[in-house]
Amino acid sequence: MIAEVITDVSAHPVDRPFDYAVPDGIAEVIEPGSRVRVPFGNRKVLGFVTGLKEESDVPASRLKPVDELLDPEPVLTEEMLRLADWMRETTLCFEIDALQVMLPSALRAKYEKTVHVINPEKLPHELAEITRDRRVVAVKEFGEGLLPVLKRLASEGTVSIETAVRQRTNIKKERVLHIIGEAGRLDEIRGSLPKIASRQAELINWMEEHIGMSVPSKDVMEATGTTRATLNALISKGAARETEEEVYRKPEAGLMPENGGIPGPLTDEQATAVGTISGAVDNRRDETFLLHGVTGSGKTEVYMQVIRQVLDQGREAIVLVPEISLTPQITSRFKRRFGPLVAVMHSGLSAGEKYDEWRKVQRGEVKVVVGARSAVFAPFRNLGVIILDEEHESSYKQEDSPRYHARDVAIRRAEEHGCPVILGSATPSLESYARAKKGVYKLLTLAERAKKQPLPEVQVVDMREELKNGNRSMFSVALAEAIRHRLDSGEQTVLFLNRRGYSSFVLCRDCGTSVQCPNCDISLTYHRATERLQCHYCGHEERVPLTCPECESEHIRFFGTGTQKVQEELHRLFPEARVLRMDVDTTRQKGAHERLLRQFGDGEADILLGTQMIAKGLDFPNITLVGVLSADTMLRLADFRAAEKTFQLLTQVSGRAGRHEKEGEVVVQTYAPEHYAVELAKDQAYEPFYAIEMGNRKRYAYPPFYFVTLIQFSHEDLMKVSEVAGNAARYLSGKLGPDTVIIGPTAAEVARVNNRYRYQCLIKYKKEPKLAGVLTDLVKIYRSSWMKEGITMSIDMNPSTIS
DNA sequence: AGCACGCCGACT
DNA sequence: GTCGGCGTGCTC
Repeated sequence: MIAEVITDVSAHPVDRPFDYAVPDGIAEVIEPGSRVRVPFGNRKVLGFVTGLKEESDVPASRLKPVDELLDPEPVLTEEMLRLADWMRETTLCFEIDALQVMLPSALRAKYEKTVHVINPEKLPHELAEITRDRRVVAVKEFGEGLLPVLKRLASEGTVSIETAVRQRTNIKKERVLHIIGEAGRLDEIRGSLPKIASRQAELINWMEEHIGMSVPSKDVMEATGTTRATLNALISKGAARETEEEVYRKPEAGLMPENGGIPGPLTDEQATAVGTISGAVDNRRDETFLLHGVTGSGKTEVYMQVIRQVLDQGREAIVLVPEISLTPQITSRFKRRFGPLVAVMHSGLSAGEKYDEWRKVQRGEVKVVVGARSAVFAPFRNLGVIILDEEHESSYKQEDSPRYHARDVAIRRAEEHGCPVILGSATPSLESYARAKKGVYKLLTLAERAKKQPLPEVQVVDMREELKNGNRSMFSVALAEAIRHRLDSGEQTVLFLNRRGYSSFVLCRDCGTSVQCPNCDISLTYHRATERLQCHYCGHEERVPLTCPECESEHIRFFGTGTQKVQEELHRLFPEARVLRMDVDTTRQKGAHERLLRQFGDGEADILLGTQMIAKGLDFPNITLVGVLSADTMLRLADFRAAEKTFQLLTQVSGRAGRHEKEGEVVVQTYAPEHYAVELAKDQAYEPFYAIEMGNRKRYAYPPFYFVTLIQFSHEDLMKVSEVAGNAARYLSGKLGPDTVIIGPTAAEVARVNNRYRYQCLIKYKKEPKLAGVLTDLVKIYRSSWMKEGITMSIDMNPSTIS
C-alpha cells in the first residue's frame, strides 16, 4: 500500500504529495486524514495522508516507508481534505498551511534534535560530561560550540543525530481502572492472598462493591487508602485492568439548560425568518441567508431556534462570532439553551483547552460550536447549519497565510453538507447585501427591535464648533452634560474611542516632529503602563526622550487621545465617577475582559471607557448613554472600505444604548458631521447608506462591482523593491485583460516595517479567467529570481484592507 | 591543502 | 523549511 503524504514543510518546491510505502503493521488502520511521521530528506517530519493507493509512479527503490502513525483515528475527514485543496486554489496558499489551520495547534509538530549515543566508550570526555549515562540527549544541551564535534562523531558512527517529532502540547491522560465483572473470580483472588496482604484484601472488598466499573485509578487509591504497589499487585492477579484515557481540562463548569432550554417567544418577523431557514434545513438545501436585523432585533433568538431544529434532526451547528464579542455574555446564552451540547472555542483558551474542545467535537460529544474564525473548521460530520453573526466583521478574514475568509469557508462547507448558512448583521457588508439583492443570497429582514424599544436618540456634535467656542477638551459640552446627567441619576455610560491612528504619540512643539520608530515609518505610541514608547508594527520599545531627538528642544509632550488620557480627563471633570477602562492594555491577562464586563454589569462603575472591543455584545439594562469621542478617525484611512467601516462602527456602538426599558441616548463627536457615513449612521439608515456607497464603489471600480487582489512586496532596499513591484505591475498588465485595472506600484500605507520597504500593486477586475494562471506564473518568476534577491511577495486574493 | 561561507537544489 | 553538496575565495 502507498500513502500520499503532504509534509509539514511550507515551501514551494514541496507543496505536493509525496509517496510513501505503508508498512503492514499500520496498513489496516491508516486512512486519508491520518497524521504520520515520515522520513523527509535526512530528517523526520510530520505529514498528513491525503490519499491511499496501490501503485506509485516513483520507483519502489526510492520509496521510503511511513515511520509511524501518530493517531489511532484520522484527525481530518475527507471533506476537510477537499476543503484544504479548495483553500489552496482560492487563497494561493500551501496545502500544508491549509491543513494545519483546520486543526488545533496542539496537534502541530514540535521538532527536537536529539543525539543518540551508539558507542559510549568512544565519546570524548567533554561530551561524556554532558551526556552522563544517558543514551538520548537533546542537541541543544551541548551548545553551539560542540556542534562540529557532534557532526564528526555522527559521521564516524559514534552517535547519531535525529529529529524527534513531538506533540506541541501534551494530551492529558489519566489511568483508569476497569474492575472485572465476575464476582467469583474476585473471591478466588481474595482466597489466594496471603494473610499478611491486608491492604490487598481491603482493595478487593472495595472492588466487589464496584464490580464491572471503570474508575480513575487515583480515585480508587484515594477511596481505599491504598498505594500504587497494592493496586499493581491486584492488577497482575487479574482483578482489574488498567488503561490510559484522555481526560479533558475544565475551562469552565458546564451550565445546565435553564428552563430546559425553552425558546423565547418570537416576533412575526423573527418567526418568518425561522420558518424560511427551517425549510432549507429540512430540505438540506445549501442556501445562504442574509439576516439583516437592526441592533436589538433579536437575531440570536432566530439562530437558536434554527439550531434547536437542527439538533432535533440529529445534526450539528457552528456559530461564528467575532473574537472580540466572544464574551461569556454571548456564549452563556447558548450554554443555557443547549447545555452540555455546546463547545466554545476562543483565543482565551490554552492550547490544551482548545484541543479538548476540538476533541469533544471530533468524538461527537457536543453538537454546537460557538467560536471565532477558526471554529468554521470544527470537525463535524453532519452539519445542519452554519451561522456567522456580525458577518461584516473584518476579523473573519485571516490576515496571514492561509488568507481565508470564514464566510467563504462556511459557504463551501455548507455545499458539502447540504445545509444553509446564515449571515447575520445590522450592517451587512456591501458585498453580502449586493449578493442578497441579486438573489444569490436570500434576504431576511428584521426591521423592528424585539422589545419594540425605540432606536436611541443620536446627537451629532461638530467638534470644530466646539473648538471655535473655546472648548479645547476632548468632551463636547453636550457630551459632558449628558455624562453628568447619568452620574446624577445613577445610570451608566459607555464611552467609545476609536483608537486607530489616534493613539498617544510624542510630538515636539518646536519643530513639529513626532518620535518615529527607527525600523518603521510610523510614530511610536506612548504606553502609560510601562512608561515607554512602543511601535505597533515591529514591537520596538524605547524610553520616553526628555528632549526632542531632532532639535533637542525640551518642549516635547504627548498628543492624541489614548484611552489612558481620556481616563485622566474624565477623572478631572468628574472626580466622583468610577471609570473602567477596557483596551488592549487592560485586557491582556487571561479573563480580564470578562472580569471588567462583569464588574460593569454589576454596577461597580459608572463609566466604561474602551476601544473597538466594547462596540459589540454589551447588553446591560442600565446603559442609557453612549458617547463616541471621535467618529471620523477611520474615515481618514486610505482604504475603499473606510466609509463602510465608519458607518458599521457607529451603528453598532449606538446600538449599545437603551436596549431595555430605559430609553437610550447617543452622542457622536466628529470633525466631519456632514459625511454621509456619519449622518446616515445617526438614524441607522442602512438602505440610503448602501445606495450612496454602492455609487462610489461603482464609480471607483471597487468591490462589490470589481474583485480586488493585493500583491505586496518588501525588501531592505527601497530602489530594489520599487523596481520589482514595477516589473510585476508591467508583467500583469501585459498578461491580463484590457478591462482589468492595475493600480501601482505604490508605497504601502506604512512604507517601511522592520527596516523593510513595502510596495504594493492592486489588481481590480470584473472577469479575469486567466488570473489564477497569471498569478501562478508570477509566483514562478518570484521564486526563480526575486526571492533569491531577498524580496518577499505576498498575494491576497480578497483583501479586507488595502491600507 | 584546508576551511569558511554562500548559493543551489532536493526532499517520495 | 532544512539539509548537504559544491563552488569560490581566503588563509596558513
